[in-house]
This record gives sequence, C-alpha cells and structure tokens, in this order.
Amino acid sequence: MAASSDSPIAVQGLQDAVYGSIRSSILSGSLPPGSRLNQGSLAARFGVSRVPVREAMSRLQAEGLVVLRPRRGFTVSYLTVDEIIEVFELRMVVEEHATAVATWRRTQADIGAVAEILAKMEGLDRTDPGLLGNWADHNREFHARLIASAGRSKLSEVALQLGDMVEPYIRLRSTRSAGIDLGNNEHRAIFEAFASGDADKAGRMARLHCDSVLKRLLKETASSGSEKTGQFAK
Amino acid sequence: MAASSDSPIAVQGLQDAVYGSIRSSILSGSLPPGSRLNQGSLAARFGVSRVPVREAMSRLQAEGLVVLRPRRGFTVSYLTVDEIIEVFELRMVVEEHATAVATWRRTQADIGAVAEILAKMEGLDRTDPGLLGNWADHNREFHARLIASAGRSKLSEVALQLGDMVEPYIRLRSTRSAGIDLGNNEHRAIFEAFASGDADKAGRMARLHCDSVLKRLLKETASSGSEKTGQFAK
DNA sequence: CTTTCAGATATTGAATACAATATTCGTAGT
DNA sequence: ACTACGAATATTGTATTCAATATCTGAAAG
Repeated sequence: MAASSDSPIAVQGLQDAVYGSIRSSILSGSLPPGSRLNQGSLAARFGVSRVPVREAMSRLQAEGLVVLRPRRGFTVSYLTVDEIIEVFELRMVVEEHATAVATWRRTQADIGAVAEILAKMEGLDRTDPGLLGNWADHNREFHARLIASAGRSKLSEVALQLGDMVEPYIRLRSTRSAGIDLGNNEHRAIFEAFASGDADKAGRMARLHCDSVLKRLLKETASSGSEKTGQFAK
Repeated sequence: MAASSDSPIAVQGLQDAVYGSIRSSILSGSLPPGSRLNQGSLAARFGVSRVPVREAMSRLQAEGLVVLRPRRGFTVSYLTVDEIIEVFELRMVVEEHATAVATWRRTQADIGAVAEILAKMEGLDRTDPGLLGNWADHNREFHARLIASAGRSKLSEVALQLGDMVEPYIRLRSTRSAGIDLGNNEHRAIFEAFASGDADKAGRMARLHCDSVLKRLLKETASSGSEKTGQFAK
C-alpha cells in the first residue's frame, strides 16, 4: 500500500477515489515530478470520464502537487532545489511547534501508538527489496501520528501538506538504505523526549531531524540525475 | 475591489475566473461561513456551465475554504472557535518566522513598498462607510507584501493561505473601527523593526500582532451572533 | 396543531458531446 | 541529411445531457 492516511474509510465519489489514487502515485514517486498527466489516459485507467479526473487534479493543483498550464494540461509539480529548501525550512518551524504541542498534550495512548510505529520501523526486514518504500510509508505514519497527538486538526493538515510537497523527492532520491539507521536514531530521540514530556527538547529534535533529512536529500540530489518513469503518462 | 493578490493579470480560463470570484466573495464575507453553494445558481451568475464551477470549488475545497458533503454539494467552511484559535497559533509561528526572514532579506524597494501601504492604511478616510472593508483590503496587502520580502514563494503561499482561512471571520466580526488604531500601531511597530533590520524584534512583533488580532476577534465573537447573508446562495 | 409520508421538484455527480487549441507526422524544399 | 511548413490527430476546456439522490410540498392521520 502506498502512502495514505487521509482517506481512512469511505470515498466521497469517483472524484475522491481518483484524487486519492493520483495523489498516492505522486507521493510514492511512481508519477515523478514533471510527468505530464493525460486526462484521457487517466480517465481510461480508472474507468471513469474525464470530469472527475479534472476535479481531482484541481484539488491537487490547490495543494501544490500539480501545476496547470492553460491548454496544455496538468503536470506533476517540479520543485527547484531552492523551493525544496524553502519547504524544509517551513517544516522545521512547523514541526518544531507541532511536536512541542504534541508533547504537551499527548496521552498514554498516543505514546503507545507512536512507540508501536517506531518499533515496526526499527524491525523492518533489511533484506526486503521494498525496504525503502516500506520505511518511507512508516515514516510518514510516524510523523502523522506524532503530530496528531497535538489534537489540532488544522495543524496536522498543514504539517502533512508540507511533508507531502517534498515526499516524492525524498522517495526518489534515497536509493541507499544508509539513511534508515540515521532516521531511526533521530526518530528514537524525538520519541524519548516526547514520551518523557520534554516538549522543548522534542521540538528541537524534530527541527534537527528535518534539517538532517534535508542535508541528506541535498547530498543525494547532487550526485544523481532524475529519471522520469511516468507509469501513468500516456 | 475585494481582497486579491494572487491572480495578478491573466486568468487561466473560466475555471480560474470563477475560482477567483467565489474566493473573493468568501474572503470578503459576502459569502459567509455555512452558506450553501448552489452549483446551478453560481453557473448562471457567471454565465458558464456547472463544470468550471465544480472545478473551482474543488480547488477551494483543497484550500479548506469550502467543504463537500457527498450528494449535498459544497458549503463555505465553518470553523469552530477552537479551530480559529488553532489557525491563529499556526499563524503566530509561521508569521514570526516569515517576518524574521523578510527582515533579513528585505531590499530598499521592499521597505518602500511596505511603507507606502502602511501610509495608505493610516491615511484612510475615517468617515468612509466602507472604511472597515478598505482597511481589511490594505491589511491583507500589508502582510502579503511584508512576507513577500522574504523572497520565499512557498512561505508566502502558506502564510497567505493561513491568513485567508480566518479572513472571513475577521471581516464579519469587526464592525467597530476601534481596532483600526490598534492595528495601525502594531503594524507600525512591525515595520519599524523590519525597516531597521532587527529581525528578532520584527518576528516578535508579528507574533504579538497575531495574538492581539485573535484576542480582539474572540472578544467580538463572544458578543455577537453570526447573521448569514448568502448573496450567492439561491 | 403537529407529525408522517408520498409524489413532485431541484440538485448533484458523472458521462457524453463538441468547439478550440496543441501536438505530431509527413512532405517538400534547401 | 536537416529544417519549414501544413494537414492529420490528439488533447484540452467547456457545454449539454442523464441517472441517482436529496429536498420540498402538501395532504392525510393522529
């Protein structure tokens, strides 16, 4: 299953189903930045007309995940390196705050839930060829669950949205499993402070984590081009 | 002209025009929270079919300005008091950061532009019946221009979006012009720090300003019900 | 006078249809 | 070969149509 934690159960209609599916494909990297999104092909793929497809894309457009050029259709957003840095700077600020608030308001159940996700991440099968993808899925879940402990719906929305903006780049660029240990350590550090109730420290750790992820991403980016797969593009 | 700074020149199509128009109506309060948005009426009002209307609404949905309930259509989002507080908390964090960065990176041209807006706000005709609306328009411009000085597109987007989420409430709830002097003073304080290059202070002032606006909003809210005009709703 | 229910009407969500524009492909000219 | 151009094709943006569902209206029962 690809990254998804926002459409828990029921789908609102065709539009919503298409939205979720395209969104997952973008986040997972199977629809890489720059891909052209052919409305007809997508409609055919989902067995619907182009109308719900366009509505789904309009939503993604507002989220910043796709871009529309008049008469040329939608393409998956392509962030420049500067924009990626920008988003990470924002994440540092927002996640520091969110993590601190979460640490303030967390319940025992929250601690348990986050601990469980963390344990799953640390216990992943290192030989599984889908290791990176699995880890990335859990990673998203970890951050979402942690921030959700703050009990602030809007805060969660914004934080998640910021994370999703750069998710494709993280997935596409990290082909080595070296980052996993580092990531686990940083998560563990955040969690300890979170569990022990040290809001200040938890926030600081979260900020550091963002910074660390950004640094690794930039290093990876410097040494690898971007191949465009485009499984959906006609 | 109602609040708008994101669609500078050309419109991308009917969808985009409708989007901008509905958005302005929501932000200005002429389409108050809770209003039902009848697709047919809106389409007729703009002289287009329902298709571009639905696409526009899908974008607004992703922005959080409207809500969709299956088979029941779109309504203008209604934030609870708690959610409003949430958004303001986020704004405090984001605007503090944005203002600090803006103070760091601002040019002489930025200072001039912000000063000009500030002067306009302070010089508004106090007897104009549209005073509150005019002030609110300039207020949005002030914050947008200030933050734009940071030269960070994504940061601007997020900050603006957060501001827009609560804009309708500020406009609808502030019927007294008492807040104008207070607002002007706070803006002046932010500007002084901004112009003098004291990033830390500018950030702190921005945070205080958010807090102050929230406090006034909550006070107003406590003492007034919300009448629903709904000029668009059929 | 209020509540319940059935039929009439309105509204939504999605498919299909169609005009306008972009893109592609083949041809001709250098 | 390579480029310039123009017809053929594909794609987009929007309107129209249609089935499914929600809402409204008003009469009948309590």
